[in-house]
Amino acid sequence: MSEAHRSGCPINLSLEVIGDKWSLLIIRDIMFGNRRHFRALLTQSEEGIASNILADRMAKLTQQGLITSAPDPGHKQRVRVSLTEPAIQLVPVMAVLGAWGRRHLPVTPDLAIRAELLEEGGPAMWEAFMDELRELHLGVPRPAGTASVLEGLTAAYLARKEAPPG
Amino acid sequence: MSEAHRSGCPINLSLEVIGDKWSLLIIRDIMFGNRRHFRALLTQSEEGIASNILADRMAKLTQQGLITSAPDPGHKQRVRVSLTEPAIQLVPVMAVLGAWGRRHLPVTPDLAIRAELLEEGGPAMWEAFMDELRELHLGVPRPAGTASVLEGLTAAYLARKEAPPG
DNA sequence: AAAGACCGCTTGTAGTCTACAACCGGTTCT
DNA sequence: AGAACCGGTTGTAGACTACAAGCGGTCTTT
Repeated sequence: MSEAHRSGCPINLSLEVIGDKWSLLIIRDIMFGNRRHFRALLTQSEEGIASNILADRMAKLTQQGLITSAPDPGHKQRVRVSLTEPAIQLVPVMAVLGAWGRRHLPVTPDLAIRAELLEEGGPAMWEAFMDELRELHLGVPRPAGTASVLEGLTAAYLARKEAPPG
Repeated sequence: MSEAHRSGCPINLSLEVIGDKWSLLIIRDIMFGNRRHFRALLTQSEEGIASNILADRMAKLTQQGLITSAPDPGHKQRVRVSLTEPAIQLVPVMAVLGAWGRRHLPVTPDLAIRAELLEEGGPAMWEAFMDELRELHLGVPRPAGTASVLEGLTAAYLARKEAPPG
């Protein structure tokens, strides 16, 4: 079940965890889209992931300690997935990778707005976002009086989707 | 030959380019190890890439505009590969991904030193490193009087490999 | 209480990608 | 002249991916 690592290089080990075409997209949807169960991830995915791939990746991400699952109170068969602290710390990776893609690849404007805001916001915004994710996924209350980064990102996305900037 | 993109999301597009287990390692070896031709990448790879995979990835990276090839003057059959500007701008991705791996995965100390120094150095060091890469790969002279980041990283790696810190 | 939608998956099938080893003609080094 | 090196290619087997269909059970709607 467990294979030996190809090397102890940090970049290689990171790629062994998230070096495929789907894992990071699943984390992205949980993180930015607040999709918290299987069906939401399956049907609301921009890219259209297949159910067996999603099941496989969720199992691997669970085994690698990036997500956890718990029964959803009030809905017996629904399972609620949460990000773990290591997954939450992928926020800077998302920000930097999104910034790179936005600069060099044919992104669509509405989907790029989140990357744009995250890049502009810099590490301070990333930290605030991570605190918010810790509240949503780990139950750790965040400092009072701070605005919601997630709501800001989502509002900007919806606004641009409705009325693209001139 | 060219397929449609799954979506215009920056993260998805980035994954379509470097979302596999080998592409980023090849760029890493060119970038940090200064491997400039096929055989060097093949035989000096920490992870042991297969020749057909390396050939395939180099073709794809070339087609995606991340590397270029030119005949090596003075060695008729040797081909010299260079990073392009988009690939050089992957330095922050390498830094952030390496930092994440170092924090959460079982890295080996000697291979982790580069990630450690890059994280400590922050964006200022990344920019200096990128200038250095522009000199090595694009022929753009870098500001005089600046120390070589690459030499610093390599020296630190070799030092730790010889005599691990107590 | 019955009907239908929704829940997290699993199965089957076909196609693509990956890994490993052997090998190629030509070039360079000793 | 012989050996090592150059950038790859070929063959084969196995793993992974994509797509569609379907499973028993649960919840919502009527």
